[in-house]
Amino acid sequence: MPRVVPEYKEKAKDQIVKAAHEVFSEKGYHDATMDDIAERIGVSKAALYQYFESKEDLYRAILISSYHNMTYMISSKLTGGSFAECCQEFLENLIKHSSGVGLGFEVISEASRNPALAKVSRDYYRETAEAIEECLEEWKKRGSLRKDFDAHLFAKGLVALYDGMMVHLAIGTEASEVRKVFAGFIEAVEQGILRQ
Amino acid sequence: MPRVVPEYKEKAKDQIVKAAHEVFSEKGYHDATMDDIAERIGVSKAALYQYFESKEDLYRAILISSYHNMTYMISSKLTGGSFAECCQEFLENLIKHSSGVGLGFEVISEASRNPALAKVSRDYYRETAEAIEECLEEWKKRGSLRKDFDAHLFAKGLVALYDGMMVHLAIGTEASEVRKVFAGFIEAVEQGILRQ
Amino acid sequence: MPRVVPEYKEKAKDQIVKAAHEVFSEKGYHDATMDDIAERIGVSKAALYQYFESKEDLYRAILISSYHNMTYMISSKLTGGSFAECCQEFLENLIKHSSGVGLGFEVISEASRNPALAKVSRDYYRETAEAIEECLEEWKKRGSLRKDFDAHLFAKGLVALYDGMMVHLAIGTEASEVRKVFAGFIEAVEQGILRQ
Amino acid sequence: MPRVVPEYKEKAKDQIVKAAHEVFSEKGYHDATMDDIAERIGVSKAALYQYFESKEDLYRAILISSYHNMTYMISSKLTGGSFAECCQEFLENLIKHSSGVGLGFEVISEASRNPALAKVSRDYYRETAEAIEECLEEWKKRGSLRKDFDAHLFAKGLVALYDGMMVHLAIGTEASEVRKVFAGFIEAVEQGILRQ
DNA sequence: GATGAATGAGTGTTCATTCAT
DNA sequence: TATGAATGAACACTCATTCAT
Repeated sequence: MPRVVPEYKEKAKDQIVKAAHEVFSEKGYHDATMDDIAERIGVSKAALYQYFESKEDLYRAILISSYHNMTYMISSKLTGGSFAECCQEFLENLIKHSSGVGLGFEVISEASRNPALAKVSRDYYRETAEAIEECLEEWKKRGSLRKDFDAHLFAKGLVALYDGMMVHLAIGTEASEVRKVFAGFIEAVEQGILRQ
Repeated sequence: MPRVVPEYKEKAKDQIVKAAHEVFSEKGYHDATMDDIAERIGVSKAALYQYFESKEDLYRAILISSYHNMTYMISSKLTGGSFAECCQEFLENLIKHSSGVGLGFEVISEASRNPALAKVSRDYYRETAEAIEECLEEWKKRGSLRKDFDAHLFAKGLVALYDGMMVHLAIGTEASEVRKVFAGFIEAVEQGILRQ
Repeated sequence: MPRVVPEYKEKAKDQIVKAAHEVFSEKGYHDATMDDIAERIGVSKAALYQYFESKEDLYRAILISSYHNMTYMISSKLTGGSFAECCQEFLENLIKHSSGVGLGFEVISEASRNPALAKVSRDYYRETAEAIEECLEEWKKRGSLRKDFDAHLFAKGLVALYDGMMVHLAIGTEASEVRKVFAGFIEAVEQGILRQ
Repeated sequence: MPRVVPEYKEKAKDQIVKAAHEVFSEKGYHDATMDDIAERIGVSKAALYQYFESKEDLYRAILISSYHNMTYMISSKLTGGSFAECCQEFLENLIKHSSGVGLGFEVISEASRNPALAKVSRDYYRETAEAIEECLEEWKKRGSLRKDFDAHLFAKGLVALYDGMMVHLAIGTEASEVRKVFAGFIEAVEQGILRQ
């Protein structure tokens, strides 16, 4: 492919983003060096600066790409199945992509000090919650869920629950254990836990 | 206070840990310098090294102290009140200490690459979940909660939910919003969300 | 010279080694800083690290280069002339290069605590002594030296004597005085000092 | 012993000098810390400063003490026996005290950059050479050595030869090997090496 | 477009020395 | 006299970034 076409530039950028994602995941933002990333693609450090202005810029690109992937994954997966099945299927997706959790929490940590980053994250969370909310409403309509709980708040809570599961994965809890905990919790939620 | 008494050394260490906690929270581990920490207490950087072997050592001390504080807080707060009240009260405590969330997620991120750190975190999570589990069993016994759900798994799920709330706080979601989401979710859990 | 050719890298290394040799000689290993060395060539400290991994690495390179130079000098100078002339000529060479003696004895000192360094030094001494031994054998053959003394041991002793002369130079004894002492001693050796 | 008497101060100084000599010998001047020395005597670092103004001051004290010991040793040992015996006996003394050679050459190295230190060393060397010279004259008088060689120059050369032997010891040459080399060289000197 | 070389700014850590007790 | 605590001044080493080729 001729190097001059813009398509080439995009391909190159993607390749860098992919390598950078790996390296940042493995070492963390600060311990990963531009040299590490360049080396992974077999290219010189200076080459990276032809596509990204700075290390931070590259980092941002990774976030955006990650969020895109996530959003795509979510929207494509929240389809048929019961509430519990759907929840569990979504968890499986998280587990499958759990190699990048470290990076994710690093972003959260950074976001707590960086308002711009925090906003990006909030937007992503909102989108995700909205997608879930729609599903919930759908189920309500279909009659498989009660109508008298707040789907909006519940969707946000569900997102939080997933985040908590990611924390468990990040600190090395076995996937099987995570699955069990999640299933148990969801079951309780379905049943209600209060004595009736 | 005379500098010779051993008490002094402890006080000094505590003071450093406190200052370091602040600085690390504000800037993150990597961007916080030993100079920053020293400056905050008005001592020289070298003084820090009389109490801690390295930056990392100091960081570890902060974690341990944080976990101690948390554990103490948990055990002292899980007392009277209904399930929902208790949950909400606990959330209030998290919100009150939410200035340190960034630091917390940095640790999670680090733990995903550092098995030793991961173990420490898992141990802390287990302890927390156990404390909650005991409370749940207590409520079961008292009759305010159903007996047919798995308190062990549910406790762990609850911990995860709290982590998720912390994520929301970390990315700048308003405390009031977090309260609402949490309350809404817990209410749904109490009622059960399935159509019955 | 274009910076891309490999030759450039060699030249650059040589230049650094030369500058480092000077600086280490003037200030001693510990008091010489990487900044001192960099400044002498007019480059940044960081540039040095593109060619040498550490201060110690650079130091080793100097040693090797020094030993090479010495060995070359020795082998090329031990040619014609009588025994005494040859010895004296060799001394002249040492005097000519005596600006680096301080560095030399620093190495000896270090070698007394560092077995690896000691081995390197011993190897160098052995080579030197062997070169001298060959010369002695040559003179024996030619008939200008007696055949009944141990050329092997004598060569090693001669090396030691030269080291002793270096000590004199190091502590500031005038070169002229060193020459006289050496000449006097060699003369005595030639004659034998025992009453016969 | 009451601490106020000056004698106590002397004892304390001696103890420090001894410990410092050991530590400097083991680690070298720069790598030995005041803490190391203090720890060896079981005393606080600050205590050292009550007896010596600085690390350098302490170092100087060691030198002086070493030179005293050496001078004492020399003068007491150059007694009876033939020339060769005497030379060999002196060598034995050097070997016996060879643990401190590293320190010795460090001083030589330092002296090459420090005129004051160089002068101290030269004075010591002169004294030593003079002591040897006297012995040589004595032997001349007694008739065991020829009268027609320059005892003054020869004495200085002999000192240099001993220094060379120390170098061998410093770089880890076996004592037995050093003895052989020395003996071989001295024998050659006695006989003269020129064909006659 | 790509790279090897160069750098400036920074940072953790050490240590001789001082000082209050 | 002795010491634990404190510090200032260094210094080796790193790395994101720039630039000449």
